[in-house]
Parts: sequence; structure tokens; C-alpha cells
Amino acid sequence: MDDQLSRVFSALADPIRRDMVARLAVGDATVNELAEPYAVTVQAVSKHLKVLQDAGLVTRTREAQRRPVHLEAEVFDLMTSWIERYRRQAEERYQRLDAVLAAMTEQETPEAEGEAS
Amino acid sequence: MDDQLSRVFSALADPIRRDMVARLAVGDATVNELAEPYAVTVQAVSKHLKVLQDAGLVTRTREAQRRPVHLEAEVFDLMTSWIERYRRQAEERYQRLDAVLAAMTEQETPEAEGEAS
DNA sequence: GGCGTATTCAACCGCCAGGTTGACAACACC
DNA sequence: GGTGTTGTCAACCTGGCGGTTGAATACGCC
Repeated sequence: MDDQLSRVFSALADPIRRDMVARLAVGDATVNELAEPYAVTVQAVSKHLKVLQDAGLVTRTREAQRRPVHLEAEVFDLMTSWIERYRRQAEERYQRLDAVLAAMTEQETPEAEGEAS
Repeated sequence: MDDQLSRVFSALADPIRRDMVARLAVGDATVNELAEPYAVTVQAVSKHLKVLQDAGLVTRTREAQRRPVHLEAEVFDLMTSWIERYRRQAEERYQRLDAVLAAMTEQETPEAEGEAS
């Protein structure tokens, strides 16, 4: 668990943290505000925020003794680019496979089982 | 960790599993083929595949004694839709905030600190 | 300075995830 | 039928995660 992508995915694997992100998308909030709806202690929420912060999903700005949490949207691009790459790749492969299958049924070549490259 | 979204994020949090997905995007593979590049036992890879399968990311098709693993691209949409929702929401908020700030500097109204709705 | 509030740090606990080894099932091949 | 290959199941170990409680820090307020 060292690269950022792992940290981001791991951070969003927890429902509470995902819910926090959802609420932070509406507006910044403090730790106590974020902790209020959940049946956990403030310390636990503070730990969750540390995880989100290490993943680069949120930033904190010291403002008197309050430390409002702010959502950083750029990190999402890291995930979407990873996801899109392999999804597109897989979809292209399906199209290629469909083409191969179509060619097979067309000219009836039963020995063509493994496609090259 | 009961909903599918959590399972998908959790599954992709592991670098080995992410790498497996990347390789399966190129083409289907068997357990032994997938295990070969890593310094782990085949049993561990089998467990990884179970995680990916429970997340709905891959499917298995029995074919003689081989059980090729097949990548399912649709589940990616589950993530991207979640991500896009909150990213868009956050970005819209920034634009609103920018507008508010611009209005504030324009007419110098220092008491306008919390925006409504 | 003293008090209250907001937040984090430290130590601890239970549990699950990821790894191992060993045994077993299923199937092709000779 | 015996053997080799492919894959899973079961039991076990270890580390880290999410939770707790208790104390400490930092700051505004009076």
C-alpha cells in the first residue's frame, strides 16, 4: 500500500469515508460536524480524515482552532484515468473478439481457437 | 464491507489485483498464467481472484479442467458514476464560491460569510 | 491565568486480509 | 488404473485497520 492509487482506492473502500466525501462535496466541514451523524467517536473520524488526507482526497486549513476539511477533486482524475484505460482496452478486445467470432461462423473454421496477439 | 461499491474499491486497492485487471484487459487467462509473474503461491492468486469475482469484476467459465478468468467491464461504470457525481458537485461548488467571492470583492460586504442553500 | 472547545496523539483490542503449507478434487493423458 | 496438471479448500500466522478510552495540545474567550 505505497502508491497513491492504492491509497485512493483503499480510502474510498470504506462506506463512512465515501459518505464523508459525499458530504464534503456539498461544502467544507469540521471534524466535529463530520463526526456528528455517525455512531463513532471523534477520534475515529479524525483517523478517517487522516486516511483521506494521505490519499490526497482532502486538505486541511488551520483557521483558529478549527481545521475545516476541504475536498480536492483533482485526485478523482487519477482513478478515472486508470479505470477508463482498462475499460476501453477491454471493450476494444470484445469488439475484436466479436469480429473474429463473426468471421469464424461465416466461413466455418473450427480449428481457430486461440487468437494471435 | 457489504455493498458492491465497497467491494469494488477494496478489490482495486491491492496493486496485485489491479495488475491482474490490467492483464485481463488484454485477454482472458488461467490462474496459473496469472500467478506466474508474482512471487506468491497459486493459492494466494486464487484468493485474489475470488475477491475480484465477489466484486463482480471478473467471471469464470469452466472449460475442461482449466477455468479461464474473464474481465467484466460493466462494473467500472459503478465507480465512474459515483466518482463523477461528487466531482461534478464539488466543481460546481467551486464555481459558486468563486461567484460569491467575486460579488463580495465587488461590493465589499464583509458580513456575507456563510452562503445560503 | 484559567476554562471550554476542537483536535490529535498514544496505547490497546478484535477482526479481517493476505500470505503460507498441506491435502484434496477434477480432469487429460498414457 | 496410475500419473501429472490445474485449481480449490482448510488451517494457521501475521500485520494492519477500524474502533475504543484517556491524556495532551492548541486556541479563543473571560
